[in-house]
Amino acid sequence: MPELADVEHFKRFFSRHAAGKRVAGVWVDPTILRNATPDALESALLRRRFEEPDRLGKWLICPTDGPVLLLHFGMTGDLISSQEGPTRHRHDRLIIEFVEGDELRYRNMRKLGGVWIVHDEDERAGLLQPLGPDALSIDRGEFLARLGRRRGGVKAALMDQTFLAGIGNILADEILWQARVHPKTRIENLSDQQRRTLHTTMRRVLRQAVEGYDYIPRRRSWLSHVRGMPDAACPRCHRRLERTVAAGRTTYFCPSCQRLPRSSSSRAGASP
DNA sequence: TCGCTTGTTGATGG
DNA sequence: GCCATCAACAAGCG
Repeated sequence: MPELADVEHFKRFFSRHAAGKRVAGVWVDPTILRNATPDALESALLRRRFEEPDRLGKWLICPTDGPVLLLHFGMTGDLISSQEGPTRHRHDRLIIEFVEGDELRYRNMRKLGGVWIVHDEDERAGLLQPLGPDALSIDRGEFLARLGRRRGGVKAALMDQTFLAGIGNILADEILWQARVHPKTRIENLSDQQRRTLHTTMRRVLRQAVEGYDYIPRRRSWLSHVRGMPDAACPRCHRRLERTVAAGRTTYFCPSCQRLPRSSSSRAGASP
């Protein structure tokens, strides 16, 4: 689940269910806790009050009136409140009990991602420093400037968290499909018009994706809605979607709407 | 048993 | 140094 849009939802969820509450107890699976022992996490959080959360890319930043809790959701992470789901689950890796009586659970089936606790700005910057600007808020000028400094596959760039923070495999396919750019297009072969379209489309897709919870069932005209279904057709032109590998990940695209520029398809990377 | 999965990292090779 | 690919991490599903 978790890409930028999902983590934005977690941010609102955390704000609703944890911000302003005081920690009464902590349980954590030691294998998901990346930079502390369970005892250290507990003493860092106990009696602390959570403040409003923040998000950078796919990271959820949860400050307290003391240290800051950082959550990364990997591929299968989720947040659950006891107010909505009364029973605990075997994949709950972190449970925070509040003096108010309810509890927040960080659930993660596969243990990609994890939990960090940081005590100062340096420690926090050390973890988040490598990230590029957040994909939801980057303006056109900076986007074009960064793109201008980069070569290689366009999908790899969109998903590179040091280039832009927040876009994963599904959103990258969605943005490229809506922008009508073939995922294997090399950045150096993108026209100025395509570069601007890419930014405009990314902005629109991300804004619409964060409007509510789980955009995939709501956005029926999107690629994401049919992505991965057998014999899926392009929601725009109804040609059969194709599947390939780009940037090391399974990639769906429409061979009719998303054409590879000639210079990319025939002699990509070759010398003149 | 194998292949596949919305993420990240490190090794390797061109 | 830059970029692409692949294995590993981990757990579940078909």
